[in-house]
Order: sequence, then C-alpha cells, then structure tokens
Amino acid sequence: MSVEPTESAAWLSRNAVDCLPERGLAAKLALGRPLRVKLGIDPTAPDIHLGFTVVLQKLREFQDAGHTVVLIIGDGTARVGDPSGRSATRPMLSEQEIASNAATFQEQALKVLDSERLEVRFNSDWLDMSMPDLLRLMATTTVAKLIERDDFAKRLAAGTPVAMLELLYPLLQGYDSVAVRADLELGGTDQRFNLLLARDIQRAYGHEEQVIMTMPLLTGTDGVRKMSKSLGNYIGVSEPPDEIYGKTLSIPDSSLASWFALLLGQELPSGLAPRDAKRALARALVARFSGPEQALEAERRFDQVHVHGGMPEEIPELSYASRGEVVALPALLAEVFGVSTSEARRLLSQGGVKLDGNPLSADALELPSEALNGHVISLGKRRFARLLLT
RNA sequence: GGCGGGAUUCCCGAGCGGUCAAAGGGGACUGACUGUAAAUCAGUUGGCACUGCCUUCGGAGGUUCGAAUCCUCCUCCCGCCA
Repeated sequence: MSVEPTESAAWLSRNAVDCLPERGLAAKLALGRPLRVKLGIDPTAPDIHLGFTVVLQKLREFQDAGHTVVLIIGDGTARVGDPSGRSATRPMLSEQEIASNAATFQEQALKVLDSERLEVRFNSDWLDMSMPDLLRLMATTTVAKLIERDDFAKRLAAGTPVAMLELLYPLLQGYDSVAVRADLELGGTDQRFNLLLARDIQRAYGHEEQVIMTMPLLTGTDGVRKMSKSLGNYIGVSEPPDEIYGKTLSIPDSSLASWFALLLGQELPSGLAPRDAKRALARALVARFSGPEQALEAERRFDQVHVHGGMPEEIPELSYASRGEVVALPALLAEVFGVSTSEARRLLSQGGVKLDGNPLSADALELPSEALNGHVISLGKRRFARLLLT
C-alpha cells in the first residue's frame, strides 16, 4: 500500500464537489497516520436513505484506506435545529427517542460503514458547556461571516425570519470538530458553509484546520429535487427488496448517470439501453442492502407483476367483517387499504379497482360476499390484498 | 415603542357579503400509451348514511336572512420608523 498521497487524494476525492483547501487532503495523507474523518448526523432522522449513503460510501472509502470515521450523533445540536432546510421548528426529542434513533441510525449506517474503524460520539457530551465557554465559542466569529451563508443571505433578502438559534448552529457544529480533533469533515454540498466555518473555529482554538469534502446531493426518485424524506422521493436502505427495486426502476432516465456515479462509483455503461441500465442499477442496490440472491428474486417478482402483468406472490391477507350477503365496496376498500370511502368511490369509478386482475365495472358499488371471499382485490397498480370475509 | 401589511383546502396562490368545498398552477392519484422512464392525452384531488348532508379559509366572539369575504379582541409572521 505505498500509494503517493497526491494520487491517493485524487482517488479519495473523486465525485466530490469540493475538497478544500486545495492539496489539503494530500497534505493530511502525507502525515502518514490514520486520519480522523468526521461526519455529523441529526438524530431526528433514523431512516437512512440512498442520498445519505453517498456520503457514507465516501466515508467507507476512507475506512478502507485505513482511516477512522468519527460519527457524531447531534443530540446536542438537535436542540437548535439545522437551518440548512426550512424554517419549521423541529420537535423536541426525548432522550429515549434520541437514543433509539441513534441506535437505528448506527444499525443502518453499518450497511455501508465498517464497524472496525468507527468511533461514535454524542455531541451533548461537550455542548452542555458553561456560559463562559459558550461566549468564547461565540467570540470566534462575526455576524457578517455568518450571514454570508447562502440560506441566510437569501432569507434575509426575502424578508423571511432567521432565528438567533439558527445563527448559532454552525458554531456548535464547528465546535464538534474541535472536540473530536477532526482532520477531515464530510457532508453534502448544502453543508459547505458549516464545514468551512469549522476551520475558523478550529484555528481559533489553536487546532489544525480540517479539510472539507462535500458530496453532491442525490436527486430523488422524482428526478428533480434532492432526495429527502419529507419530499417523499426517497429510497430507504431498510426498505424491502421489492420496494428498493421498484422505486429504482421508477427514476427518470435522466438520473441514471448520476445514480451510477454516486451510488455505484461507476460510469453509466454506454451502449446499454436505459431500461437495462436501470435494471442493473436496481439489482446492484438491492444486492448491497439485502444480498445478491434477494436482488435476483426481487427482479423476478417485479417482472412477474409489472412486465407480465401478473399477481405478486405474496399478497397480504386482510380480513373484513361483512355484514350480510352483499358487501359495499367503498366501505371495504376504505378499511382494507386505508383510504377514505370517498376516495374508494372515485377509484372505483375510474376503473382503478380490480378483482383477481379483472377491472370492476365503474358502477359496481356492491358485490355478493362469495364473489369476494378469498379473492384478490387490487387498487391501482401496486396495492393488493387477499380478502378474508368474516 | 410607533405605523403599515399579512395568515385560504398537500404546496403556491386567487377570492373581498350570496351563484364557494372555494379559480389557476404545482404536486399527487386513476386510466390510455409504456420500460413502475420521459413526453402526451383523459379524469380525479375535504368528509359522509353521496341527486343530499356535514366540516373547512390562523383563534374566539359579533353584525347579517346569509361571512373566506364586514366589525371587535387574541395569537403568530413580515416590513418600515424609533
């Protein structure tokens, strides 16, 4: 493993949007010791999605190169709320919630990270600081510096509120770097400001500054906005294989190249039809999170339902208490699929409801119970249930 | 502290006394087409015992035959001045 630092730095920083300062990474690598690579996470989000794995992936590469990943659970900063998003106030979390979120997070992160070279810290350990300590921290920067930041600048210009606490957030995050003696910090491009500010803070505390690396934000399944849970365009790493497979196939072709690069670290194979490239991508993702045999299974099941128009193999059985010989369909659909009866009526009138694969006629509002019991009813393309009338 | 502006259904955003469950757009959903892609077309998008009824327009009261629309108070937000 006698790779030149510059060479290795080029490899480690591929796909990154920023790797600052220039040649900083090579200099760190030249120290010849394992680097401390920091990543801070918000304990409000226990459900890791693919977008986040882009960063985890990169951390894993550092681990594989012999460096240590320091994962910081932001239980202290969670009390403030990262402004890198909306202005909506975040709910306060109890200690138990934070602990369980952190545990879930770790469990999921280990699908990508190596547990060997991993250090997990909670930033409440050092953020419960005294007023003099806080003042010292606040003295490290200026308001002018803080409002340089894009989000703030825009919001100030647009006249939307910027909370005092939000201004504090980057300082606290930066202090984490001081506390764990970070050599390098990773984040999404939206974290650029925070990561850079941490350098100033480290310097103010007499520490060597960290190198910062930002990774592109993965677009969501809609192909337009960044992947995020609140936008509902995400794929969670703990989702069942069929979901991961299906959702991956639903991304627009225009996202293929970036997904290949960011998730697989590969070029989009040229000469491959988009459909086949997407299938390969979907298999690779399922394989990563659930194993290779699951990937093939998921593909087979997918084809059966969507390519050959068949029924899924496993259909949840749902019981419904019928009151008599004749069953009112809107009420049944409402209960079985958790929609409102009005919505059920609408779907029915639009031909979106099928019984054993055959569309029900638009004005069939009720059916005899024997026609339903044990049969498969479906709503749209994806929701199926085998009925058990009781 | 003073003055002015604003809060509408998932989001943006019209509406300014009845014809408003509330225009338009976005999103979402269903159907056609298809590769669970894109584009396109058609439809739907508060709830229910559904040719009708009920609950929505920041909150509480009030005026009126009738209010999202007018008045009062309250809460929150924004701007300007100090």
